[in-house]
Amino acid sequence: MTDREEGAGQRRYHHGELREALLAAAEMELSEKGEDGFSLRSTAKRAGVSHAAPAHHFKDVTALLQGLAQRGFERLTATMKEEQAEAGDDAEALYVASGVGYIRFAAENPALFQLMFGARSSHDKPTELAKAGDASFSVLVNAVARLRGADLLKTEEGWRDVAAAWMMVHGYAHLAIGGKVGWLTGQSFDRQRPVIADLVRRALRL
Amino acid sequence: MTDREEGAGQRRYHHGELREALLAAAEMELSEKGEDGFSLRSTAKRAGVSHAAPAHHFKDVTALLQGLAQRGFERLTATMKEEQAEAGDDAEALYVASGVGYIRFAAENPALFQLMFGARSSHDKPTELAKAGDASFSVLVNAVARLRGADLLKTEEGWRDVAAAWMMVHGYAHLAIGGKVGWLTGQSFDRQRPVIADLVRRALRL
DNA sequence: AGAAAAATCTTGACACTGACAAAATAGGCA
DNA sequence: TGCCTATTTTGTCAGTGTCAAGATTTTTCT
Repeated sequence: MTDREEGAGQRRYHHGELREALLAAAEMELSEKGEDGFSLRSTAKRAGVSHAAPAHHFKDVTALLQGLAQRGFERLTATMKEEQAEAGDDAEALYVASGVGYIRFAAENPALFQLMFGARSSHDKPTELAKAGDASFSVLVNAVARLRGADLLKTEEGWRDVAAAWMMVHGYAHLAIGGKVGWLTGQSFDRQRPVIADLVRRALRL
Repeated sequence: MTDREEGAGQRRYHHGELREALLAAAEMELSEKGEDGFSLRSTAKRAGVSHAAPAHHFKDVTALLQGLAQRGFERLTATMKEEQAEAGDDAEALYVASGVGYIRFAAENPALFQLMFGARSSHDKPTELAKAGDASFSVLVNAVARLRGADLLKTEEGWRDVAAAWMMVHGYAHLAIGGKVGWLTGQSFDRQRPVIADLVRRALRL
């Protein structure tokens, strides 16, 4: 079966990578039409299959969107680490970079970000989605821990620090997506960076 | 025509306050079934009219939800002012109370809050909705202005202060609704108050 | 008052959606 | 080879939002 697995991607869809293709198509549909206006059928059509094909890979449209949200968290984690990598070794710079990455991801993937924190993804069991979300959270926690001590999450104060940091970046991200802070987000992202740095520092009173 | 306007609420087939009745029914539908699962037809049924009746009062389902969001902002404003009224005269206490009110409203009306900041309500023209949103924003701005000076919004620093405050409370509210901070929101709201106060103060480095 | 006009509500239709069942197709394995 | 299972298609169903047309009530005009 290791045959032409690199062929010119023709229509041999029967045994293919439909699951991946569906997720890719779904993300395009999502960013083009938003969460309202998203349609399972038109996602299937974009992937080149019939309207009932997705059922064998995702039991629901909700399951498909949760799969998308999971990948979103994975990419959010990657974006935060990417910013960290360009920030050097200073603990405070690493912390700021985490927040900048969080916000940059949201700005670059607004519809996906809204999906990740929307009603369809909320308070669920220990799914893959929850794990991916925890992984993103950990990036922030670790950055704060480098500033405040490794046993950060042992104390109420520590939880409060992490919560403050998360809430600040999340508030920025969500309000920016909603167009509520146009005086800020009208600028290019690089011009927002110093402002974000200031705001993120406030969360820990730095 | 001032006849039996107080009758036992029977089916007199024009019924005069359909717009209000639809908004009330829509809010119940929203909080019971969430934004997904919300249906114009079942809202109409709950209000006791046919499926096409709402069209004369709201051109769209979007228009209906925007009307609901507008009322949400009005009540958000009221909740913030309510908390302020119980906070006395101290400027810092007033500021904290604004944030507490913001978060309490979100906790008490999660689905409505998500609607107010969701995609359907975003970046629109100078509608009634936008005005109601600005009014809520002004409560926060005024509270910050009492701490930082009346010409707050003349300076970049001032905008940054307001943004920081808004982002912090908004982040709290949104993450709490999403069930992401269960260690906090598992408590009764009165037990959250001191934590909220701390977090809100951080935004202004108080 | 009575008739004309406007506003409101109902019925009916249309295209679209998500989900399900049954048939068709392809691949893996004996 | 031939069965078996996984995958995909076709067909169907109830439910949705919106539009058009008809029915009914309220308002306005003379």
